[in-house]
Amino acid sequence: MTEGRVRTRFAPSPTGYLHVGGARTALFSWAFARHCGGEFILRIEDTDAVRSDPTLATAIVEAMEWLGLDWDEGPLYQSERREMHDDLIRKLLETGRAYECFCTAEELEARRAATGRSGIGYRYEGTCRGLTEEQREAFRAAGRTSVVRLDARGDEEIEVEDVLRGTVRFEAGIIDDFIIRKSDGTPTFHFAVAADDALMGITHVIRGDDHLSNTPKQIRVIEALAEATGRSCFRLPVFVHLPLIVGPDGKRFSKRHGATSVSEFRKRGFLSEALFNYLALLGWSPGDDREVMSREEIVEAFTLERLNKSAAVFDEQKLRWLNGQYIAKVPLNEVLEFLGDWKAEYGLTEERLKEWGVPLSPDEFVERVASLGKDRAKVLEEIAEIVRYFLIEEIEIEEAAAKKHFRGERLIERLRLVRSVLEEVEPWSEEALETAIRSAAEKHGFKAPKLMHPTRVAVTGRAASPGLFETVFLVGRRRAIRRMDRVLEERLLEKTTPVGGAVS
RNA sequence: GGCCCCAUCGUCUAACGGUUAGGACGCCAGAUUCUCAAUCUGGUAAUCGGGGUUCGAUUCCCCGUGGGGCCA
Repeated sequence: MTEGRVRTRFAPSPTGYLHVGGARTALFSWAFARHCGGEFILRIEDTDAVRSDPTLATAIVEAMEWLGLDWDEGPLYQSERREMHDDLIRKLLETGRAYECFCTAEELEARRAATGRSGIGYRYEGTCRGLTEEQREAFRAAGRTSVVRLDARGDEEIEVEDVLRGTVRFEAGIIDDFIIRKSDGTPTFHFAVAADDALMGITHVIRGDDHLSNTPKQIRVIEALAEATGRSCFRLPVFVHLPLIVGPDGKRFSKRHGATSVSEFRKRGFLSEALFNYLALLGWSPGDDREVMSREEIVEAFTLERLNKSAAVFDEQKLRWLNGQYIAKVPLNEVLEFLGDWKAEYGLTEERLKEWGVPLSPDEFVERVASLGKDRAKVLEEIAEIVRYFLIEEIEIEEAAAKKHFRGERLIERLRLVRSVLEEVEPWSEEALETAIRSAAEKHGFKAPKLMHPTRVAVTGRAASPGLFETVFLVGRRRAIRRMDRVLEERLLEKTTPVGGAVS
C-alpha cells in the first residue's frame, strides 16, 4: 500500500474527444498530485465496448500529452482489468452481498409503470434477492439471462465526505439494489470505477460534480467489497467533486456552444501553455492577483482549498487574451511550424518574389511576414488572414477602408505622388521608403499621414496594417505599384472628369 | 417529480465577521504610433431576495427565488 502518498487519477471514457471540462478535471488531479509529490494515473474507462472507440482513446492520450499532463502509471485500460472485476463480483456473489437477478426488461417496465408518476424514481424491489439455487436453475433452464445486483440495503444515511462541499448526506433507501454486472457479463460503470479506484490505491477521487449523486452507490460497492474480501484496500477515498464548466447559457458546456475539445483548440492555434493556464484559472485561483502563470507556478500554488464551488462559464475572450500573451513569447520557429509550408501553399518562389519586387529570399520573406502576423494574432490560425495581402497577388479593397481614406483634398494627386516615389526610391528598403515618402509629403505640402493612409488602403486593401513602410517594402516595388495603379485607374474611371492636374 | 449541489461586476475571481468590496477579461475614454496590434493611464460595473445570529455581515443559520446535476 502506498500509505500517506497522494495518488490521483483521471479516468476518461473513450466515447469522445478530450473535452475542456475533462481536461480541467485532469489538470486539477494532476496539479494536486504534483503539488504533493504524489502520483497521477491515467485510466481509460473502455468497459462499454459498444460506445468505446480505440481511436478516441489514442486521441485522448495525445491531448493529455499535448497539454503537458504527464502520468506516472498508464494508460491503463479498464477492459483489461476484466478478470479482476469478475473475481470481485464472484466474491460478492459467494458472500451474499450480491445476487443474480432474472427479472426481464418487460417485468421491470411493468413494475415501473405501476408506481405511477411516469416511473421516474423507480427503485428495484429486490425481487430476486432471496432466490434459491433451484429457482435460479429454473430461470436458466427457461432461457432467462441474468444480471448481478448488489444488495445495497442500509438503514443509515450515506455520508459523502467531499473536500469542497463538506459532508453531503443522502437519505437511506435512496439507492436500490443496482446492477453491477450486465447481462452480457461486463461490469457496470459504478462497480468498475469504485473497484478500480480502490484497487489502484487512489487516495483522492477528483472528478466532475455530475458524479456526486452517484457516489453513494460507489460507497456501497466499496463497503461490500471490503466485507466480502476483507482486503484493506477497500476503503473510501477522499472525494473532490468539481463544479462543471458551462456555456454562456448556464448549461453544461457542449458542442452547441462551439469548440469544446482540446484538439479543436489546438488545431485553431491555441497554445498548450495558454489553454493550460486558462483552464487552471477556471474554478481555481492562486489567492493572489496572478493570472499569467506557468505550469510550475500553478503546481507550486495549487491546493484543493482554493478550488471554487460554483460552475464557471467558459469565456473564450479571456482564453484569447491569455493566448495572445503566450504567442508574444513563443519563438517564431514554433509559429512557422504551425503555419505549415507557406512557400508551397502560396507559391512563394525566388522568381515570384523577384517579380513582386521584394529583395528577399523566400525564407526571409516568410519569416518577416509571419512575424508581423504573430505580433497581432490572438490565435495562430488568424495569422494567415491578418497578413493575407503579403501572400497573394490580387487583393480586395475593403469598402469601409476605402470610404475612410479615399477621400479629401487632392486624393489622386497624393496617390500619384506616392506612386512616383515607389517607382524611383533607391534602394528598395524600409528606411529609404520612409525618408522618401516623408520628404515628398513635405515638399508638396501634405502631412505625411495624408499620403500614408490612402497608400495603406491601396496596397493592403485595409485601413489597418503593420507599419506602412515595412508593409510597402514587403509587398514589393512592382506589386505595390500595380496595386496603386489599379486604384488610380478605378478612381479615374469612377469620376469621368479627371481630377486635378497630372502630378508634376 | 424526488434527491443533491451552487449563488460577489456581463465573464473568471479575491476578500475564510470589521475593506471606499480588490484584481483580471471584455467594454468605453485618454496617452503613444502613420493605422492596427502591443503598452501605459483612467472609467464603467457586483455581494439574488427576505428573515434571523451578532456591536458589526459578502462571510454564519433558516426560508424563498434562480441556475445546474443525478435518477429513466
